[in-house]
Amino acid sequence: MATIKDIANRAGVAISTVSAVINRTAPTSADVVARVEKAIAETGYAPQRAAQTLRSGRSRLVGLVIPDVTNPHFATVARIVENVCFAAGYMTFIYNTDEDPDHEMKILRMMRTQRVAGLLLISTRSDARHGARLMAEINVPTIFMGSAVAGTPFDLVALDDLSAGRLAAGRLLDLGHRRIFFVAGRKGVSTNDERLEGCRQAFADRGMEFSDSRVVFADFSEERALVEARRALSGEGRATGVVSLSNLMTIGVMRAIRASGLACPSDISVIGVDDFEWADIMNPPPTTIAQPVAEMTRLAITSLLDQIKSGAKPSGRRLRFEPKLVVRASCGPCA
Amino acid sequence: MATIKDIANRAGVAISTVSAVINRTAPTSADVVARVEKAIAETGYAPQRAAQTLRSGRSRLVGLVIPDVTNPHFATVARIVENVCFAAGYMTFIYNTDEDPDHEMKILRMMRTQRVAGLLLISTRSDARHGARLMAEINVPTIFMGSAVAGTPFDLVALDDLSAGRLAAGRLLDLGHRRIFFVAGRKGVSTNDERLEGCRQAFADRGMEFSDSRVVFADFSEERALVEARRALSGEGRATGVVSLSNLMTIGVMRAIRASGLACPSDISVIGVDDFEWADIMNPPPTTIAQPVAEMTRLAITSLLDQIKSGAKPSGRRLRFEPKLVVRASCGPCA
DNA sequence: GTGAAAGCGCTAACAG
DNA sequence: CTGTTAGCGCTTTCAC
Repeated sequence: MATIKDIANRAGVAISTVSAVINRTAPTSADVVARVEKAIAETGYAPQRAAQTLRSGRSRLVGLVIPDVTNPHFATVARIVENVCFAAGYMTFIYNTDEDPDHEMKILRMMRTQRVAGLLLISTRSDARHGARLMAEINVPTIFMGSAVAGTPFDLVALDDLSAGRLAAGRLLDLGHRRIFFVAGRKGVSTNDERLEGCRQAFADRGMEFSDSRVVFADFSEERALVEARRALSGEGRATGVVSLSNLMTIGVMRAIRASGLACPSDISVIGVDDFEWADIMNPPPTTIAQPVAEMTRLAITSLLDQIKSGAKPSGRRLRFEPKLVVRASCGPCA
Repeated sequence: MATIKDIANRAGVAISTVSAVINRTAPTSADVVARVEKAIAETGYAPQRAAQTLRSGRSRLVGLVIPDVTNPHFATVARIVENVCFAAGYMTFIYNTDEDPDHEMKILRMMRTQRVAGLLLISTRSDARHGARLMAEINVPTIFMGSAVAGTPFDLVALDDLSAGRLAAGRLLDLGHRRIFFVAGRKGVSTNDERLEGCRQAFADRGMEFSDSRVVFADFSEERALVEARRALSGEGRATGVVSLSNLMTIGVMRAIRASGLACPSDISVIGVDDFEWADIMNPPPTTIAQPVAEMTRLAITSLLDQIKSGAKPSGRRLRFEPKLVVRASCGPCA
């Protein structure tokens, strides 16, 4: 591979001049620029990032840590982050935690090794102990997406999860459902806890009693949701409505309903937080609580790049976006 | 941030000893190892990759270039590559081309700047001109996935696309369909061309005539497939069966059918290449030609890592995997 | 404007 | 088994 020295020799200029041309970091004569660019084109020279990073102390790398890119919601996030970073001259490392805090820490360690300039983090837990582990590993500008983490100073960009839960449960209540079953994610993740609290509030708003015995935790997993929902859908006094607190779990619930031989919405209604790109070819098209993913992600990544550039301290702001009810066919009045 | 020098001072050893301990590159006494590890733990030291890369000339980075991670098929590929690379001590850069060759070249340029040790590439075109551009930009071990590129020496790991097309079209023919409509991807991509040729062969196998006028090209895009299919589904002599050559286009076709008010499979049958994770809650559950994605991806990435380690020349092998017909509800006998 | 030179943090060769 | 040292390719002063 050609080095900057080769380019300097070829163009008949000093190394520093080549650097100046490449980075537009100092004024250079048109003639010199032309000669340097010619040499670069002829040799196929590409500056070596490792050397730039080492010398300058800036990596032009951003880390995105998400639960699972196989989940369409996070895939969308990944695409937007990639695009915005690309436009800003940053490269992106995208890593999946699978909701495992230990793996999250390993990923953060790799990010640190790479000296990423900033992190966009959908963390696996929200408690202070996890926050402490995070603080021990993170020393760059960071923004949380989706879930908050206690004991950290970083900004949060997230859905108004309380409203989301309230909207979801409220919808079923308003349709006359009383025996409602909740497929939650995991205790100790703010996304889950707040959405669930929103469900409670929907009951309280209407002067009704919320029963914790109707809540199961499925770790945001489709498989676990399927298993839990199958159990809840059998036997006497089964639920007439199900609230699922995230998209994959909604899929699991829908599968469980099919497997149980029940008809949706005539036998049972389902509403899920998180919308689906292909809702109209699902059976039935699900009623959902949608979040403005693109808008949220764009805000998060541009804020992060701003913080990287400005070196500003995180303000600990919590930016919340309004969820929206999308009515489709999976919810009907209680029989 | 602490440096290797800080660790050496703290542990009371030479920096080369610290390096030896970290990389297990030379035998070290248990006592020294303990002291070094203590110092590392106390300072939270993480070696700086940029320096390691610069000095050693090895980046421990792999690039994965795919069309779009928002497509579940490629998201699955991404996860497997990430996992295998992680286990092997490599980090992964994942980038999306959106099927745009110019953007593909920009991505490859970035990969080169990063001095990735190897590339897994689902390229955007298969012609020799594109191959030449690729050869000018790539100077590391590379493996193609899915689509081949002429004029390149790299190995290919792919589906037997000819069989896939043959199976798909054959299925509809065997169900008695004669007016079959083909939603293809893009000419000049081997994935598309070979699947389409397979469709032709299915007709030839049965002594029937294949009509090119029944083929539309939708660039592997859901939107374009929707538009094209709507047109084909209206008017006299409309098709009784549709073959879609990739997953997103199958979605587009299914949407078009719903929008046209037709019933599937009673009015029209649909078969698509590529399977769906959530087929059983789709409406109707689609009959598809499935590929062994996980197996293919694992072979591709392990081969790549092998080539990186061994420095072996690419053999230009073309490893093909057998497609499998998955019968569901979207295909019925011709009325 | 352009050029010379120091040094980022690490690895690897080699001497002890 | 441990310590010294050169230098990877680049950026960044600082003279000129």
